[in-house]
Amino acid sequence: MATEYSEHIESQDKQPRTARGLKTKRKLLDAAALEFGEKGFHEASITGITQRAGTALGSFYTYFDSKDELFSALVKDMSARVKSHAASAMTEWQGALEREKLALEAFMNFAREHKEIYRIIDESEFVDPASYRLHYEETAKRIHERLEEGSAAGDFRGPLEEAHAWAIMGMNVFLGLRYGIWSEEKSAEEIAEIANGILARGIAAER
Amino acid sequence: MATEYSEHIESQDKQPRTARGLKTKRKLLDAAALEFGEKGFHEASITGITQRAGTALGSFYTYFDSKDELFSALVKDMSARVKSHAASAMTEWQGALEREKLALEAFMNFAREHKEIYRIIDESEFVDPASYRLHYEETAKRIHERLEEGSAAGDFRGPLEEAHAWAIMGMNVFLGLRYGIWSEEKSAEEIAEIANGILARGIAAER
DNA sequence: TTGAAACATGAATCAAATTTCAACTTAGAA
DNA sequence: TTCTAAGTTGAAATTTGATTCATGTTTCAA
Repeated sequence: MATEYSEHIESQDKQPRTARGLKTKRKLLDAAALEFGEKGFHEASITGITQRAGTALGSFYTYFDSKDELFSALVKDMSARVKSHAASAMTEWQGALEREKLALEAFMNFAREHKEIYRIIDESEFVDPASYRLHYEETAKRIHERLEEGSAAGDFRGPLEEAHAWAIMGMNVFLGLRYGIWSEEKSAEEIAEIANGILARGIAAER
Repeated sequence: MATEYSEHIESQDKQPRTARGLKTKRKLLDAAALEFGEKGFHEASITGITQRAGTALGSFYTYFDSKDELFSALVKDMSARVKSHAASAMTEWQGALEREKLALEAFMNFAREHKEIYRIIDESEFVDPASYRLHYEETAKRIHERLEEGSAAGDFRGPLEEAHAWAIMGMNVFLGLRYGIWSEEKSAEEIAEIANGILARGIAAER
């Protein structure tokens, strides 16, 4: 029973207790991000990860309970990174519309520089659905908050619902895939400008 | 050599030659759509598929070379189905804007009725990337054509680029996931109206 | 300096599917 | 009716990797 409980409170026993252990765990995490990003969850192997990390196969299990648990940890980490990167790009802005443009531009650049992160988060839809859902629900919530702020400031019309946030998020994600991951034929700024045009005035002809 | 060649021209040898064979292949295809849709590619098993289909395990290999090949065939089939469903929903429309609304509404309803199709196409990003890419590139192309028609008709402003099509597609896909697959708290019409509002006038405050 | 806890190692174990195959049954053309 | 190709069957062979574990090494507090 005691054992069962301690297992539930999530492997404190797996935390490194020395500088050496910390370093090894870090190496494994970095190697895993590469391996998963390159091959996807199922093609990736623990062997591949430990080889990249330069450790023995068994060392993996010193720090992680399973391949799934590692992936899950990674998704949460990546999700936080995307969030913080976007946040730090949205410090200087004049209006709510410009803020959205900066958000997309930051996301596009981030996707380009960290294609593996994009892939890991995307694949979590099938490997760790709860994390996937959490990632997008939280992202949508943040967008929605910005929209409401924009409405209050008189930059956006109101009321803007959660669905508006999801629409914008979808736009951003697909543009990130097409023009960030698949090809870089256009600059992030160019793409962000196009999306911003839709938010600013839609695509209907002038009345 | 001869063998190698005939393998390359894609398993003509696997085509059923009698009514019985056709029926069995159909059963396998339908069972596979269910199994993959419910469990995802990797959790799904050939055993599970043949059990659902009510055939012997070995029969699977009478019609398909491998699990991957089957999945691939399925993705192409589903992709075509989504396309044709959307097309048949866009027959009666007054203006280009309304046509887009109908397209989204049809997609949402289709996703709700065939959640397994949505999942299979989505998962193809990792199982059969080429098909995934093809599916979205073709979809974007069709949207782009509609946009250009709309511009020519004076309903839309111009020029509208490929990126505009990707933005709209992303919007639709994410709204489909959130309000079609994850929950049906709002009607497809309601969601389509919100998205259409963005296309019609953006989200900026009136000038 | 030393002993116990941490950490590292990789061969061996285990589990889970996919895929093969040889024997058997059915369909349908001649 | 008969004969052959097509189709069916499921146990067995294979494959593939995750996970375990007993043994050896390193760290670091006392």
